[in-house]
Amino acid sequence: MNKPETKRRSSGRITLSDVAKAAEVSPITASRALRGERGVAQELVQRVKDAVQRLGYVPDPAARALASQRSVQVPVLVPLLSNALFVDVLEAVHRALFPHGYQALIGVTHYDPQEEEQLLRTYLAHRPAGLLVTGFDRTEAARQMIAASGVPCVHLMELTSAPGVYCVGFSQQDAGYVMTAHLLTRGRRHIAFVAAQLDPRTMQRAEGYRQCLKEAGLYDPKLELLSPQPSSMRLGGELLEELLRTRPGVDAVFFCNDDLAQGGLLAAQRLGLSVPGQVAISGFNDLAGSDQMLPPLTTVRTPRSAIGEASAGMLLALMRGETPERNSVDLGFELTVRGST
Amino acid sequence: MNKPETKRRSSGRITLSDVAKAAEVSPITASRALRGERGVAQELVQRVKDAVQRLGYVPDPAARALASQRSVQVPVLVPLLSNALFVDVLEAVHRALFPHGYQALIGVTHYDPQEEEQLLRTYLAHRPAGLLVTGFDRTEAARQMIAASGVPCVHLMELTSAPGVYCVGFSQQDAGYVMTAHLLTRGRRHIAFVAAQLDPRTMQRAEGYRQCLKEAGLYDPKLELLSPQPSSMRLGGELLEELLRTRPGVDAVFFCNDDLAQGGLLAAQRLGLSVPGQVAISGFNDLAGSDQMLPPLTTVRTPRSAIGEASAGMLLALMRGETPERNSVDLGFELTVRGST
DNA sequence: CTGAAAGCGCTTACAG
DNA sequence: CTGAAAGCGCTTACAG
Repeated sequence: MNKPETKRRSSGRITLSDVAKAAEVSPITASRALRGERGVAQELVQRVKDAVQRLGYVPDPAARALASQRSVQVPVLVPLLSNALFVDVLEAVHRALFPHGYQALIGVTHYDPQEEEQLLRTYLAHRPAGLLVTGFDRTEAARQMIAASGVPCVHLMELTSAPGVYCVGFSQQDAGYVMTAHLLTRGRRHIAFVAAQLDPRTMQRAEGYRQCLKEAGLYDPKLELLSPQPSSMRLGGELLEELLRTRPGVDAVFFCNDDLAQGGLLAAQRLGLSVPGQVAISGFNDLAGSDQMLPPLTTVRTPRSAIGEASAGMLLALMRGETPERNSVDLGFELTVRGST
Repeated sequence: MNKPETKRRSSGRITLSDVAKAAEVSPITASRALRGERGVAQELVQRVKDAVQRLGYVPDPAARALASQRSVQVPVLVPLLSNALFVDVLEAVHRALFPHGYQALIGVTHYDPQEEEQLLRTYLAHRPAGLLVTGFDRTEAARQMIAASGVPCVHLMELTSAPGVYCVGFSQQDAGYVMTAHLLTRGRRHIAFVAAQLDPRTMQRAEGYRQCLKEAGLYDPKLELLSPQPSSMRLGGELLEELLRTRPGVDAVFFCNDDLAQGGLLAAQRLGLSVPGQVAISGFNDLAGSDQMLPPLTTVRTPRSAIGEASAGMLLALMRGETPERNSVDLGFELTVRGST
């Protein structure tokens, strides 16, 4: 009969050897043919591919990872999934990586460096092919683990002047500056900055805000309302109320993101405040719904899908062993003026 | 010197053998001690654990997967990440699985059965420890692949009466019924159902809506406005306008989800329509911001975090080889009445 | 309760 | 351009 001899631990899986046998080549040649390694005769490649088709062979990623000391996994570490910003980045990363056989592994840090370090420890044990992390703010241990691992790594959302560090993003500080300057051109003189979460990128936007107002001689630290709480529409409303109560005279509010700003806009409406008549309101990121608000929200459109795509492209190059021309890619941003300012 | 003999392909990694040597036991015993397999002397377990600490040993998941024919990966297939609903489910799943050493692998199907089948093919090749999928609507090939793999699988968001099929969710149809009944108690008689995407769960809600209105003798198919487009606030506004233009006399709108309903609410405001005076508006899922709307949105609160947690718990049991008492867990839902109805 | 041997399914490094 | 041997780092199955 055709029954194979009883093996001790057979998984019943079709292996590379089966393919090799069917194609009448050695397993090594089959392996090379499959991985598209050059230097295999065209004819043999075809025979192997036919056999793969015929047998329905699927390579075993575990065996591959063990033998090659490299998996197809690419952990992507983001602070939060509840921010649509990062969801967009992830979608784009996944779309760019998947066709190349890489798997994006999503890790959520909740803006906690300790949690990020823990995730990194776990993921690095899996010998990832590459790594995508958000920003530069992490524990020293995490930094060293990444460096020691030798795993190619691209940083998301920010820029750097450090050589040999790869990143794709835009200048958060410039964006903060530009939005503030816009509010100035609208004739506003008492511009508040309202922020939550207070993560590094939010604080960079704050820096841009300060710089712009200082240049205009209008900076007043009392007009900053910073809350470490997580961002939400509800909080945006609460902060707006607090701001108006404690800082009368404010004629514009720059919210550090659209969640907050949408909540602020709705609260203004609830309070019977005219926007932008009495107070101008702006946000950041151009999230879903910002264009639907009443009035529509002025914001900064950030290139999150493009960041996901470009960072994946850069990582793909690094994983191939290439050196990208530019190590810090600036994808810019776009001031989007609508009715609220 | 202490230099180890030159090995041919050493990765420099600390292995289980190193740990075993340091603990003066055999690698097999070390392996068993680490996995908490019972039947290892307490003292040896302690020696092994000490050695692990001392050497900073981290097991190699690839080697483990290859030898045991089972990885620690748990693919979670959801339709979309841009719906906060699924993000909440994922967060909860991840939180429940990670401490047990399992890795949630996020797969996005974009409501496309072909795409889901493709993802399944890839993920199943990785010998996942378990599998979480959304609903029951998939290709026959996908269904068979799951069954043939023998990988424990739990279905999210819906319920079943089929034995041996595991799921955690709630009755989408009942929820649609309850919301419609609520609108009836508010005295509405021309209740429209407005939906987008038209995925299976949305259509189940539609069924509940129909059933309720038929029982009341008020069902009118013309009051259903169904769009296959993806859901968004913008679309909600557009659909509301179309509805009011083409179906005058409507006095309530049941949007199949909160995205749409929020957009509808803002559009109503833009059009100068009083809510709920002229038209009542309700949504589904109680997403962020629904309680901030003007007026606040009546909706159905769905237990998405609980679904994530419970499904992970059920999967954990299945992966341990246990049989959960109940194969279909109903986590219910909660009608949340606010100002818009 | 513990262990020596074999094997999981690939790829690397060496030869020719 | 092709291949036989060895090895990646674990666990399984068999013994005792």
